[in-house]
Amino acid sequence: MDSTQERPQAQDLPFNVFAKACPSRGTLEHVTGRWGTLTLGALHEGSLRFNELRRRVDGVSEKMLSQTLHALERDGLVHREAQPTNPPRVDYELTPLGHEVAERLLSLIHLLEGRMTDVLSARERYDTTRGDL
Amino acid sequence: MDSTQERPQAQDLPFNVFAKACPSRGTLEHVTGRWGTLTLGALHEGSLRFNELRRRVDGVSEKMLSQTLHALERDGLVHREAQPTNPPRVDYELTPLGHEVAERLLSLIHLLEGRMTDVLSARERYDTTRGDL
DNA sequence: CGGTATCCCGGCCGATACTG
DNA sequence: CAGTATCGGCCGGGATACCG
Repeated sequence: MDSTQERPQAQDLPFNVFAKACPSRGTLEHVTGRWGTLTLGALHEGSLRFNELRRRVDGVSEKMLSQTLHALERDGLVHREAQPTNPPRVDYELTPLGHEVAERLLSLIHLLEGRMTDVLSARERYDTTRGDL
Repeated sequence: MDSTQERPQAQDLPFNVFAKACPSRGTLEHVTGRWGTLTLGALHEGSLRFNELRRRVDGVSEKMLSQTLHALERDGLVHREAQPTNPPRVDYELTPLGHEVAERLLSLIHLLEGRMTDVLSARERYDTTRGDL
């Protein structure tokens, strides 16, 4: 409210993602990371097994999927449920917080998918007007 | 379910971010990239000059900010307005599409900032239960 | 099936110096 | 002020092999 406030856009929350040292920035990067976004988006429909997820997120390697899932599980966005059967079966599903995050991510994804023609034509304009410098 | 259906969650849009080759994935990565998210978030309040932006997005280097701005401008999310004065003055502002994107990003950011205590305690639980392996 | 371990390369990214 | 140029380190991330 008063002029001592440094960040007009922030509420009085203790966490500020624009500050380099804030832990929220790390979590934001897990969530918006290359594979984090797609993994959370894929899990929004329901729980999936490791290899189902791998097929769904086209192009992800075992290593990166595993790594991404660990980070998201650690942050409390994904729940891992392993059944000690043989062959093993492990299901991944979103936690309630994970769902809230995924909703916002999907909102962004759908917006972009729906506006890609605009993006593509913007690129073309940019490339042609800059190409002849 | 049946083999003709590849993506249950997608509408019949031509762009599918889950497919490796889809150009929408590239744009998603510009937007959700390490600096893309913060840059768009910072510009949501209003137009900013290069160095204002740099101060606002704590930790970004000149190089990365410049690079990020170019990518976002090319995708039609940011508009660059240069005045040929001396000293030079350049203002960056969001396009209408950029605003729509930034809104969704800020929704995500605010959610995370507000729930970081949950995230932090989830991490602690994860680390302690896994630490004694 | 559901992962982990290891190797290793490209490019992300920061630091520094320079230009208009 | 608003960038570009260049160098170099570090690490994201793919390939492969292996384990329970």
